[in-house]
Amino acid sequence: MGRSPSSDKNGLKKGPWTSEEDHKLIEYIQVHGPGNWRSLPKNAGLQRCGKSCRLRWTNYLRPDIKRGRFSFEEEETIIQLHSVLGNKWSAIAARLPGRTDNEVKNYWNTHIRKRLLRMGLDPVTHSPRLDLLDLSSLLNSTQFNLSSLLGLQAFVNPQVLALISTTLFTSHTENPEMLLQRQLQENQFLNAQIQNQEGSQVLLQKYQENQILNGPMENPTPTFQPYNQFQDRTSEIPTCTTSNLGSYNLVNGQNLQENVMLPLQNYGQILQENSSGQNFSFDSVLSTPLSSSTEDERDSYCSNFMKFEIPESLFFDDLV
DNA sequence: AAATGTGGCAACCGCCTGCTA
DNA sequence: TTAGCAGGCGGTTGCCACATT
Repeated sequence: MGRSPSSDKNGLKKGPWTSEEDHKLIEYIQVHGPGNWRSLPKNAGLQRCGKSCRLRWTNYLRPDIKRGRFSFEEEETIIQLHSVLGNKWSAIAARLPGRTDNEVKNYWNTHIRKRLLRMGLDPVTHSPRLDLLDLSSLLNSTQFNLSSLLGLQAFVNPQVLALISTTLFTSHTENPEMLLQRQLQENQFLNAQIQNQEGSQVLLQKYQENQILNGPMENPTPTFQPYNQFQDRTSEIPTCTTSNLGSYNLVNGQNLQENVMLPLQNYGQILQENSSGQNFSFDSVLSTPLSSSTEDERDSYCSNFMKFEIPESLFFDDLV
């Protein structure tokens, strides 16, 4: 594993660590404790730079490191925290006991990122990849075609549709009140994404079906990049373990349910009140058990994650 | 069985921040 | 105020193991 043994210009060894080097490092730290990494290699009899020693210790040799495959709960925690924190691997790792930032980062890049992409989610924003949809033609049409928008409802999450419609509409008729309304809706949509990052698999599936039926869409252009509004809240999120996942506090003593699910439920209610009156339920989301294990099973579970009812008719005028 | 491709991950690199003199 | 240093962090590299052809 890693790189081939080599030395830098100062004669310090680079590349994979040998068991002998590991032993020296562990022995030294057991006696003197970690820290003062610059002088440590010399004192420990290692031909390594201090930085290399620190990385070896923090990423591999530390006794509290948990090795092995990430559990489903850990994976979900990483996804949730990443949706809030972004690529703050150390902050994410700090909330996963026994995991290092390097390990979390590697796991994200090799497993989770690909999974999100496969589900039609942007791994950076955790939002549905609307570039997969032919929204550019909608935006570029000189005469806004409502029927084409309604045609999309067959496979677009109502939240996405509502957000698109408000974005489109306010580009023509922006006023402070509507702007506020739009920002509120965007916040609610993003909150929903935190809870339902994987939900757009249904969206992607419908898109793929549409591709099969109608042929490939032309000029897929990124049209929507929601801003992650929860940056710099690292200190507000407590350590998350598998046992407290369901109720950890986010802000000011409010729990996840209040912060995420309430806006989400409100948004469902908005849709319900303004659409044809059909129910829009998140019950299935809340009641779905976390019991899958394999990657395919997880995908399957995630597809169920967003199986709430989509209103059969969605009135554009009422939405805005 | 050999060649080639791909995924996983340990380790490195370079930048940034905070501390201290 | 500023320069130097140590440590931390995120991005990237490159080797090994395994899968596929």
